[in-house]
Amino acid sequence: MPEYIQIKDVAKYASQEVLIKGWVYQKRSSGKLHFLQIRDGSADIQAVIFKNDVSEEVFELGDKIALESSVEIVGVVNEHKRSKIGYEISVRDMKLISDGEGYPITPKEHGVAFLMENRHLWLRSPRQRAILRVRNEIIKSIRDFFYEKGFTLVDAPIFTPSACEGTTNLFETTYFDTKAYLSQSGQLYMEAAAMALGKVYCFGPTFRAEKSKTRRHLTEFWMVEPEMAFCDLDGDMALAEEFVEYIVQSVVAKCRDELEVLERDISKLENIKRPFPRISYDEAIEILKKNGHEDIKWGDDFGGDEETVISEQFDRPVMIHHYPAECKAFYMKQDEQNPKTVKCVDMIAPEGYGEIIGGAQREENIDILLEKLKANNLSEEAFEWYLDLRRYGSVEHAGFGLGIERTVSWICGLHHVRETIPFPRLMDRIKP
RNA sequence: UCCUCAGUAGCUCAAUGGCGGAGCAACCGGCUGUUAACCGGUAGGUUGUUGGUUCGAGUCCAACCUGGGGAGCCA
Repeated sequence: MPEYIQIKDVAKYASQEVLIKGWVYQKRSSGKLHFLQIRDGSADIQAVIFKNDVSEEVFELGDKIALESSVEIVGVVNEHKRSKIGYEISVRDMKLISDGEGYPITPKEHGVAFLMENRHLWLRSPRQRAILRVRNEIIKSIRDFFYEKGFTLVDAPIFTPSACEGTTNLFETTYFDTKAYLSQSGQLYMEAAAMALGKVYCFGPTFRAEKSKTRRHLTEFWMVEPEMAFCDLDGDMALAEEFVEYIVQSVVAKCRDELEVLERDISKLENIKRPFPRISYDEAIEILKKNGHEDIKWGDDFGGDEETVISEQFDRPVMIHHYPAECKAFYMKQDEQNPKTVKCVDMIAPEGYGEIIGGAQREENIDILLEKLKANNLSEEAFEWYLDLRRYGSVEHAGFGLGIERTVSWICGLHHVRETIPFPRLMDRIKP
């Protein structure tokens, strides 16, 4: 039996006989020869079956085989100029492992609803595989970045006793004889961890029971949340832009083939270099007034339309800082110069992809924090442990959260975040 | 939750209120270099559900179900 190899390694076996195992994802026939496109997960290659090279049974199998059947192929690796991988395989023997008869997804067009019903199979298509590979690279670059910067990964809990921010709707679940909620953010726990380890981050799933039906929303999504002790808003913004530059440039360097499959304009990604523009909320309001949003007034939060108008003024992500306090969460630090604003920052991705980062310097003054809790109708009791962080050695600290799916969506140039996660959870969809 | 659009063959879509069709997939046949291959043939239907208007409803009306797009909220 020849050596079992992965398709990505065929170049090392030119002119040799090898064994490959994979799935038939496309087939064409021309009388006395069949062309089977084979996928093994590592790469794709064309297998060619000449009638005279194989037994009658194998040639018959090549003719009848259904798409997405799994097979073992023994053949010789030959150069082939028209092939993307540079080689094709001349089949000597082929064995059916399992029949793919009736596979519902064809190489023709399908609607979104049908593909979502068949998400477990849709993952096999080239486009979906490319997206998952980019997502993988993004996640790897995130972990590398924080590791190199001396951050410690600290996992936040998923069951929580109450809302972190007190604003969004949470998924409620039964926790023995009491209620618990699925976490909407690990941030408060990271603030505790930062007082122990200095620079920390968490990376896990988050849950929001908002009835949002837009291309930017999932009910279950992944978020990475760094938190730094002895850090102010400027330090926070500096980290955020270095972080996003690092992620984008890692993908550009490592995922060229995938970006090509996705027909992404790579030059737009190559351009994502520091420094990113920083504008205040006040400046953002001025931009909006000059660009068709004359009605906007100080104190209004920005919706998708507004974000797009602002992002269109720049060719890289833009950071908007110092929002009105009333738009933002209770824990954000009040600005000393203008107490109506807080030391926060949102990073808006270019090309209309919306907010990918929300962050802030945190309020470390316990008296102001107590007032904010009261103003937001949040119970002091539930936040006792959080207040302890201000009672014992409180320091300036800041952090942010980056949404993985929106980042994948932007970098891949997708229309909807549902394709950025293997099994999306949406308001009206929890299957498959 | 609200606004909006849609639901017809396995898939993508046609069909003026008057005999439900096409392309792809499937199946049968042809082709020694195909790249969404091509050529010929066969089969495939409770038109989302319930009710209503009408001589007659895929088509008009109502409610419901399912899904798409968007808003608010957010990452």
